[in-house]
Amino acid sequence: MSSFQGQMEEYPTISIDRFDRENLKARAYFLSHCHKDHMKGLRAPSLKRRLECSLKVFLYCSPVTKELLLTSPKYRFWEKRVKAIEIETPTQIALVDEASGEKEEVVVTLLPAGHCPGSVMFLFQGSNGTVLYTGDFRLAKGEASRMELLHSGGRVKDIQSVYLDTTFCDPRFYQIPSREECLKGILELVRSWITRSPHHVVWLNCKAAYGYEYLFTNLSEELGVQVHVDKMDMFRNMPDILHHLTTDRNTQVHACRHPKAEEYFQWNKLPCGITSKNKAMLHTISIKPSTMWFGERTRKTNVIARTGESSYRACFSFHSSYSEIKDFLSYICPVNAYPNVIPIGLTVDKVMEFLKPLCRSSQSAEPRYKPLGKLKRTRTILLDSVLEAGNPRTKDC
DNA sequence: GCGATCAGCT
DNA sequence: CACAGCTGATCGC
Repeated sequence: MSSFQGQMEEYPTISIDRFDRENLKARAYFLSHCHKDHMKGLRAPSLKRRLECSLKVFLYCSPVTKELLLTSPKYRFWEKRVKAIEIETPTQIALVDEASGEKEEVVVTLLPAGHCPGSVMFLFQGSNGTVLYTGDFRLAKGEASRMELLHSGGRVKDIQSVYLDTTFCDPRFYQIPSREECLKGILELVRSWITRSPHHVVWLNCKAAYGYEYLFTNLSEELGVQVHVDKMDMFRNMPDILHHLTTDRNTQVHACRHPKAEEYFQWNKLPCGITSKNKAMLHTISIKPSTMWFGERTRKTNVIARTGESSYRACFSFHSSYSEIKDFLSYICPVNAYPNVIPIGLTVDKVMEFLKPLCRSSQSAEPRYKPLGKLKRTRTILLDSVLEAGNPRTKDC
């Protein structure tokens, strides 16, 4: 759960993913993805009033997030005030104070965050330096190094601060099986069940949130079976998702939901209400996607766990693991990193302790003693930083 | 009637 | 296995 309060030190006149309290005064709003815990205040009467009298205030987000947001009637009043920004397209935005006329320009770039459809990170460049707000993200090891717009002149940009998704920033969550491993595990479980007979069906027990779509599309693609869902109008303009979904209950893979779904399932009933096909009872298993993690040295076990006669848990994560966070942040090597989330059982100070060694300042002072094996590399590091004109970044990052 | 908050549940 | 959000109770306007 994000505890980011909406504002960044460097650019306090913009608000991201929070729309209450201090954020009511923002000159521009940003939404990283369409999850409710990042939309606090976004439909409150106070912000609605602000919008009516401040006609130059806009909400910026990705095209997909705009589509998902405006599909909900509760947020449709934003229609004339949302500006979609293309992914990976640096875009200049004027931050104007409507009372004083004071103006500041920033360039924002949206980078894919891999959290849910439309989810992005925001890279801001302006007079107070370059900062990165990650929103919620899941990026595999090495993905930051493959993002062109994080780079300039062949090296990573000089980033002052990163506002980071630290959901799993705890060595306890050292590794989480990759998206591909998890997908393959679920795919083979579903395949092994539904190929037994046309009466064998699977219920994917997913939460009410965006983020499972790539699971549905991959299963559908691989198995040639559309996934039953309750609603799909939000995807009406996203054919790559839409074509893999159906509201026709006559399919072997279901991701429909109902408040009493667990109770239904015990009575061999799917959330959409069906129990049989052509008068023959269905044979049903449930698969609950949930996060599974492993310590640095603990043996990785199966990405599928059987939890009952007909029930399974399957590994699935919307967020980067500790090692993925380390890889990301140490590659960016900012001056500062601030946690957007405090994992349960940890404190702000503890999370900062984990982030500090991955940032720049901690690398500048050479330790008094170094293992002999590292001495040679130190020389090349010093040379690198001399060659990096005007950039005080130290290259152990 | 609506919103904010919290407990409980998943 | 810990994310995200729903439901329902309660309180205040």
